[in-house]
Amino acid sequence: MSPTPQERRAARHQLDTGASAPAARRGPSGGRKKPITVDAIIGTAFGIVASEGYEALTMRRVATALETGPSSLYAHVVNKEDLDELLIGRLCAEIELPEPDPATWRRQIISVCTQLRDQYLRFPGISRAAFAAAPSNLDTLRVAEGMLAILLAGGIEPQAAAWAVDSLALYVNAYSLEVSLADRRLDRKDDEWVVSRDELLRRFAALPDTFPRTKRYAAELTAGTVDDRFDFTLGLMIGGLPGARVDH
Amino acid sequence: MSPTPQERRAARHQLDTGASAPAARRGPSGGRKKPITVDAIIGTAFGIVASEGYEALTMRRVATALETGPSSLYAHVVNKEDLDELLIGRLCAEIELPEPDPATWRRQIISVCTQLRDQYLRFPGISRAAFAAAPSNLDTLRVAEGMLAILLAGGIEPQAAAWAVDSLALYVNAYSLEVSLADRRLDRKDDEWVVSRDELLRRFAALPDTFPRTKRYAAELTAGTVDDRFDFTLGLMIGGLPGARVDH
DNA sequence: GACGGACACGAACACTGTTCTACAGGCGAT
DNA sequence: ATCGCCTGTAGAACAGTGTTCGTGTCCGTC
Repeated sequence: MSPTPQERRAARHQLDTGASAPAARRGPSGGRKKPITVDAIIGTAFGIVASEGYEALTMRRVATALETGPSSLYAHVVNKEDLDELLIGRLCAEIELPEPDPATWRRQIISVCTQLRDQYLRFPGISRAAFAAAPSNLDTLRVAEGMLAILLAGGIEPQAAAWAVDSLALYVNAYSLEVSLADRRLDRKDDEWVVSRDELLRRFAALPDTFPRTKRYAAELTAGTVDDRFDFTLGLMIGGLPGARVDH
Repeated sequence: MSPTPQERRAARHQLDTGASAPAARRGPSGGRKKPITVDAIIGTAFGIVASEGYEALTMRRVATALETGPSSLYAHVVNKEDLDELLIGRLCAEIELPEPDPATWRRQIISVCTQLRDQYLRFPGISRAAFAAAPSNLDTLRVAEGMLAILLAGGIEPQAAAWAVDSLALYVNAYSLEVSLADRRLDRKDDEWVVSRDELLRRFAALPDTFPRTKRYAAELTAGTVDDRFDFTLGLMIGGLPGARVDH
């Protein structure tokens, strides 16, 4: 049989929940034009998140987009949490992992992080789901393995490399979530609430004298694009790793 | 008059929304034992989060704890989002900011970050609210000012210091959220789903050969307490800052 | 042809944040 | 003292949410 959603999830986490007797897959119900599949669910879910943000991702929303009721989804997906995990998994599967090269390892690790960031930002707010994803998911584990390989090729000490993978992934998640939330705030037409750079500078200037450095360095605090800050922080975390080889 | 919740929020963000004529505070309705105040709301909200986690923080939950209906809260609080911001503000207000000392600036900045982490972890999941908090909140700005002051005292170049404050705060938030979520997963009695260190090691060992480094360095990947990883990452971010003075 | 199993689905439950409406009571002005 | 206002307190309701139950309906196999 086609495995139950629970079994699918267990497989994703490399858990064998006793032998499940597989049987022949039945054909789809004849009445429907398209049968509901996990892939179809994931696909429409991505569509919703891409166009309306993660907050709009609802079981009912997915169901009606598939022209059915909410309960129909639970035959293919354990949970909303499970759906989230599937999305993160699919997203991680898109990441290209380069063959570790000791000469260009810095560029390589930055490339992976940037890919992750771009994927997260393409689906605003989805990084919130990435936080909840268990570390045993095979797709996320694949990315972690790839990052670990690059760092090790760069000569980083194993312990530092292992922890750095975690830290980098966590930071990329957090960065993407923050940017997504900030963008969302901009969209909602709380017009006098939006914070453009000029507005922020003006507000910093208006602060009381209890904030001397913030006022003094308002330019620095608001300088740079969000991408600049991303690169800066990545450089910080990568630069300090013990054992790093120099690259050309 | 006592300002409307909207005005309170605006004041928190240093926004003057036109002159609001203050008037005498009316006494509370006689029938009630304790009148509902913003402080009372914040207090019970913290109590709920501390004992049951951020997910349990509900308008109705707060209201019933105050022996009233949900709508009564909206006279003191604009939103749930607003309540979240109030919690984060109160939490940041508890942070002790040392007088910047060029000799011990590293210890100082780590101390501030650790205080933040401990506050976040005392109220599991609340760091999720910290992500959404606008950067113009006065309480969070106070902490940022304090951190900036310490970094500048350490000789860090202003641009790097400004960006580093953001990065550090973001990482502390993310770290706290991740730990909170992991703890919550442990609590829910998905018994065969929990991931102790031994279980994680066993699962890494069972991975297919597509994950050679993960299997080889499973010990390193699972090594150390969560606090060890926190200190490690902070060290990474602080160590790489340009212009840093050496301390004894 | 009849059985069984997998799938789809409508209805319902227990929640959530938020708003509308009415109601109480103390203050200021008449 | 009496009137009205205005603030703070609530009850009820609305539009959502995730999830489950029971029923139906079709397919492939016996």
